[in-house]
Amino acid sequence: MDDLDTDVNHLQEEEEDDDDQRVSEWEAGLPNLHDLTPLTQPLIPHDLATAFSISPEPYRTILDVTRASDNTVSTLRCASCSFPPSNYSSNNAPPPPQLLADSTTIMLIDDDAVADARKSRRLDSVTEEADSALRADDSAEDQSSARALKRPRLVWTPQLHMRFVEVVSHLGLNNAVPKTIMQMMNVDGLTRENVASHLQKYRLYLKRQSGEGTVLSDQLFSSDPFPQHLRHQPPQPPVMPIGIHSSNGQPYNAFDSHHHFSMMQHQQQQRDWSSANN
DNA sequence: ACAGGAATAT
DNA sequence: TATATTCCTG
Repeated sequence: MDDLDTDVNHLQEEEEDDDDQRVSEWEAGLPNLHDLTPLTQPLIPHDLATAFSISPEPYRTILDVTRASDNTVSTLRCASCSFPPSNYSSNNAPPPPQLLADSTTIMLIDDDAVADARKSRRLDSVTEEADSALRADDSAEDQSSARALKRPRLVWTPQLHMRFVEVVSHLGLNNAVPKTIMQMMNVDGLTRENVASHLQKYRLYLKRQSGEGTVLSDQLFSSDPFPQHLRHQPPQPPVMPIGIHSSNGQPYNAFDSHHHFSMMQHQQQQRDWSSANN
């Protein structure tokens, strides 16, 4: 009997090891963040889809992905547990019709989370359009008191910043003003103020760069009046990776660091271009 | 009134 | 520090 027991245990351990290894391999084989773009860029622009009566259903938000991922992980982790995935165990949750205030929402920093448990507005990492249905989340139990609910602080994720840089470079610094940038970025929930604030910092960064002798791309100063008709169409394919080559043969410019990066590098990158003071 | 941008606040 | 808000200007 003991023999059998140990045999079984042994076998299980082996299986677990094998699983762990396979998981590791699987994880290692996962694409990097910057290799994955489809989610943030709808294959069919919303307007077009609407015009052709294509169901907007296929749109998925980063939220959906995150939740699905969490569920998967939870399910796997709790394979032997009796608990359902944590997402649904919080309260006697009514089956979320479409979208619920999801604590797993990423890319958000809710300043008031501590003081106030209100889940209010949601901003996802990058483009998320055609989600009028999805964004019906907020008022779940919107505190009647505060009619003016605060938006959570926007976090300029690498993706968002990339989009920002793309648009700015496309417009040229002369035409790159908050409103236009905001429109061309076409990121749901992104406000002019968000962009203005970011732009201010970005300009400081550019100033510092030029002060340090870095030659900036000519494209930055080109004055392409922005096309009004593109207003509802984000610069679909990343509009132009500027700065890989500069006109005077400079091997790099200030934007090189933004062409691609992983999450791991994010903080470093942030430090690189953010601290424009001193 | 509106938008941009620097200054300032959180 | 990063982002938001205020304040002034055109």
